[in-house]
Amino acid sequence: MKNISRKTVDRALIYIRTLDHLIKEKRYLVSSKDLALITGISDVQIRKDISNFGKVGRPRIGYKTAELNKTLKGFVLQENVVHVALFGVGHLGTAMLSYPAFNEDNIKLVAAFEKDKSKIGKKINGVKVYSVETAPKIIKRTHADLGIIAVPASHSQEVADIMVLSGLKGIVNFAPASISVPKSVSVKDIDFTIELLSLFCNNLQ
Amino acid sequence: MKNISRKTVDRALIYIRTLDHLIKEKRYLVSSKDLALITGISDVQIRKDISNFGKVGRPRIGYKTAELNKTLKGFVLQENVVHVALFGVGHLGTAMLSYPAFNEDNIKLVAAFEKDKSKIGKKINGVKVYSVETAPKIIKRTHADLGIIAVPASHSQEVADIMVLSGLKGIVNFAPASISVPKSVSVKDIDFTIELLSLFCNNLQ
DNA sequence: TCTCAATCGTTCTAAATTTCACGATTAGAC
DNA sequence: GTCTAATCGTGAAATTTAGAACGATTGAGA
Repeated sequence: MKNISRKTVDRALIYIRTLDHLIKEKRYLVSSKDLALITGISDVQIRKDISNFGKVGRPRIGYKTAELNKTLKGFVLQENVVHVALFGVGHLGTAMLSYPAFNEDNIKLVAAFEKDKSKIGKKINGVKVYSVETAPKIIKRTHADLGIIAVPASHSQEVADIMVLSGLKGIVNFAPASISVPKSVSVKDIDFTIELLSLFCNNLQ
Repeated sequence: MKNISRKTVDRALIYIRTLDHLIKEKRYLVSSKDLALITGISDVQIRKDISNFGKVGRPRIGYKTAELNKTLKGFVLQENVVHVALFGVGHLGTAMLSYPAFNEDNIKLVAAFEKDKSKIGKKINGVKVYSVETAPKIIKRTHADLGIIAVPASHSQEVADIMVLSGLKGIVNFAPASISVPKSVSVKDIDFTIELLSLFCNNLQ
């Protein structure tokens, strides 16, 4: 099997999202040019990405939406449902618990953890809120794969340590601070401030 | 002046965030190796990035935190305060309005827009909620530079069109759908589902 | 049947980015 | 004052990524 680059996988996830949408609209065929118009990714890039997963297109016709979607999902998702644990049930954490798209996709929030005792024991959108101390036990029981840090930056490292200890293999970190984790754990940082400033600095001046 | 790449600018924002933190801790000196340990970016990369902005380090010593911070900010932020308009005051939008880091940084949420009439006219965390129809007028009056899409995917294109019409030059799009905008407007997509699946696909299998 | 236009898939080229290697500089120890 | 170890800054090599060019394939229409 080919070695498929991280960027290709990331774009494949965009193609899958787009195809899901097209299929819902009863669209049966789509060309790389169509996908380029929708996604903003060049048609050449799209064809090259797709060719990593086999020859599923037909010249003059394009791709069958359902077939392409199935092929892409077969490679990148493999029917997996990703189990995710959430740390921090403040405004952002609550927004994640209420995020409607997770239900349609291959993502399941299996547990939430919080320091504030008044929130512990409650259920939000079907997800139970536990004390942070119980995280290792609960995470093993629920087979969580990934974790989300939605606590203040002042506690993000502390929470990251617990996540690593609990055996999580990937972390989405919303706290505006770098965290240190072993190489075996991968981290994706999303700092709202930096995202906005990056847009501003890179394009407006 | 040198042509500084987008990736360098993005990393510079991480250095600035880190330096802000170190300065708050009364740390006066930092080496590229120290910064590498904290941020996870290689020390060579850090030195090369910084060298874009001049020779501010001293061999054997490292960088003065305050001086380096000032230099970096001078290049990438230039004392600007970025004015941001928010579209959608649901769970995620409310989380953005309550996001504490914006106040410390160079970001000011100047207005929020919402369809739901029961929310219009209220003030959340000092930010007034307006009807979406009034966006062009309010955005011009408040001199907003960037916008945030925090509405459901079903309405994201509609909202994006209004943002473009209102003169916003950059958009952070949290809706899980691609939006089409003129080339002059830059877009940063943040799809929580894709972020999680990307972590999972790229590292766990 | 033949031609044509659209589209895929692939190879080669170019650009961007990171990593490596190493010289230059400096503070401190002796 | 000299040596040493740490650190910066930079030019070159290597890697990754995107882009361009182009042949191959296919369905439709004359």
